[in-house]
Amino acid sequence: MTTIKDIARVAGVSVTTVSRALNGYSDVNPKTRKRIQEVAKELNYSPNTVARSLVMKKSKTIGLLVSDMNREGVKDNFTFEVLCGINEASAYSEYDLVLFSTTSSKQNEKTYTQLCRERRVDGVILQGIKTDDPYLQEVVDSDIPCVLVDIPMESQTVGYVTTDNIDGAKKAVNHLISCGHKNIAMINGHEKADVSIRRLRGYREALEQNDLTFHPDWLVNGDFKEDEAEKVAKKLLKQYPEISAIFCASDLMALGVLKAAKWLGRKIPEDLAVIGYDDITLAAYSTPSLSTIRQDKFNLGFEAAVLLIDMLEGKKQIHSRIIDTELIIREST
Amino acid sequence: MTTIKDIARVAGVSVTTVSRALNGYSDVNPKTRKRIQEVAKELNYSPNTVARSLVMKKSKTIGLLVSDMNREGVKDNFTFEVLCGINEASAYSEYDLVLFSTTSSKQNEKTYTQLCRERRVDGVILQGIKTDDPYLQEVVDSDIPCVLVDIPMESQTVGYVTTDNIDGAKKAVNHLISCGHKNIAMINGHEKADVSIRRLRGYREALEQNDLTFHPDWLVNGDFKEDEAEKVAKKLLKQYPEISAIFCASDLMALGVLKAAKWLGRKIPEDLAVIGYDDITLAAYSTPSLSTIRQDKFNLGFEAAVLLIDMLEGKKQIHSRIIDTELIIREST
DNA sequence: GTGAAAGCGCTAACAC
DNA sequence: GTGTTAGCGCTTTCAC
Repeated sequence: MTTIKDIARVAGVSVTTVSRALNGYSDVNPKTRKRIQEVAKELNYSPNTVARSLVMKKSKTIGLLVSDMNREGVKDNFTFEVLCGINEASAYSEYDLVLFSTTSSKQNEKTYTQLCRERRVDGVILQGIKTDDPYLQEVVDSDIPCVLVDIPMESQTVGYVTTDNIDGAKKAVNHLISCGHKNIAMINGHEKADVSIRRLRGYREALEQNDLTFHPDWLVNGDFKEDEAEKVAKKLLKQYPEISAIFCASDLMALGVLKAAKWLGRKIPEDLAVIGYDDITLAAYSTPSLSTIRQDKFNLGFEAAVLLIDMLEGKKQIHSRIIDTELIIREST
Repeated sequence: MTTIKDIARVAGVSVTTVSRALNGYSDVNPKTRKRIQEVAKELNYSPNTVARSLVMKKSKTIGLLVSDMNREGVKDNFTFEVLCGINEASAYSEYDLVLFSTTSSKQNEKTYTQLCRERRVDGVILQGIKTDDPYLQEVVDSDIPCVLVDIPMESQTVGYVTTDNIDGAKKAVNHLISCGHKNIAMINGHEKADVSIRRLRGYREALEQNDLTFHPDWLVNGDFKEDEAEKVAKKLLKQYPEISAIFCASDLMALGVLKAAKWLGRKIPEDLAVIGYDDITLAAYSTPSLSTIRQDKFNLGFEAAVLLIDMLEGKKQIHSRIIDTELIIREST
């Protein structure tokens, strides 16, 4: 493997000059530069980024800490779309991505900081992490630049990108109300998700603004899972048959509700209106197709990467970004 | 940031001893080792893998060259599942993954080899690459250990993992035949995909073995796209109304065929039977749900990573792995 | 405009 | 069992 030393020898200059020539410094004779470039090409030279990282103390890599990369997380293409967005943004930069394999199991008991420091990543993007995840605290405490997806938390080195979950939930509930519904239940994810907390707030605010009372009994958690949502929906609808519409904090759960409704013989949307959240691919393909609040997941990832890179290059002081949601009306409402 | 030098100073030994102690060499006094470990912990030491990589000429990273990580590739969770499998396998190893951001556009005109050499990855996994992709030739020519997903190509440094596409296609067609169909068309992907070539072969062999004649006109390409498949299916079915069943080389295309059938007023499966390939998430959720040939995509990725790691550690001489497929019968047949 | 020399943090002969 | 020394490939003062 060719090194700048080889090039220096062949071109009859010093390694210093080679380095400067190849890195586009101005204080090098155009002729010398040209010759060096030719030799480099001739010798099929590739710079060694490892060596460069060592001396520069910058690796030009972004660490990705992504949960739900297991066999189960696959149904929901949320994570993947975010990943694609991150990938796209970093493709236009000079940063590469390193995917930390974080199986919570295993002796993989390395802390977040250890992971990052060992690999010398310049910054990190965290996605799909729960608010009580021990990693999260570490992020805030560490001095490694970091962007969180869907957890609004900010500091000198921490930024975030998310959608307006309160507003999104409101849109969903207002839509149900505008369809004439008054008895609107909600199936939420779990308390450890920031988005759940906010979507609940949006739900309550929408009810309030329309002079509808909030029934604590009509609020249940489905843990963001289809099966679980189906189960709790059955129970809920049997106990409170007066419920005419359900707002779900995720499409996957809404799919579960659809199943529950079918099982109970309630027609959609006549006997029961259902609206989800996310607009995952499945939402458009289910029968009936699912009304939902669309999040631009790709953009979520894209902006997260842009934000982080800007932080790394010291460009901006704004460390957060809120992305719009969109109401998508389909057959289920 | 603490280095072994710091540890050496505090512990009153040389850096060599620190290195050996921390790396678990046997020729070091247990007491010395203990003290060094304590100091390391106390100083909150993390090894610098960059420095280690430089001297060892091994980075303990695997490069991922994945196409379809763009906004469009999202519907199809194939890529993501493969990725999850790779991630899982590498989580149990000491390798991390670096995702090469390969937008074919942009000045990103770095060759495959350059990408790999610059980042000093130990090996690479390629997924979603076409047979005429210039990268592919480079792989074979380069000496970087590499595992291909779904391209059977083997050499000293190149291995692959795939499913038995001929057999899978046969299963699909035989299933249609066992349902009583005789006029079976095929919508294939494109000629640049090895899987297409093989699935076509399976289709033809199954016909042959059942004394059915192969009609070249009943074979069209849908480019693995839903829209395209819908378009060509409409045309095909109008021109040859005698066709009673269609075998599609991917579920996404089968979904397109479903739409075409609906548009033409042909009931499924009574008027037209459709079978896909892959078993993507959507297949189970569409109406009617889609019969298909399931590929264990997660396992495809998992085995690819295992294979590569084994190659890197010089463990095996077998460089390929064929994974079984499974016929999934649903409502569309 | 160019080169000599030092050093990034680590491993690995080779001595002792 | 431990230390000395050299060196991985690169960037960067600081001279000239």
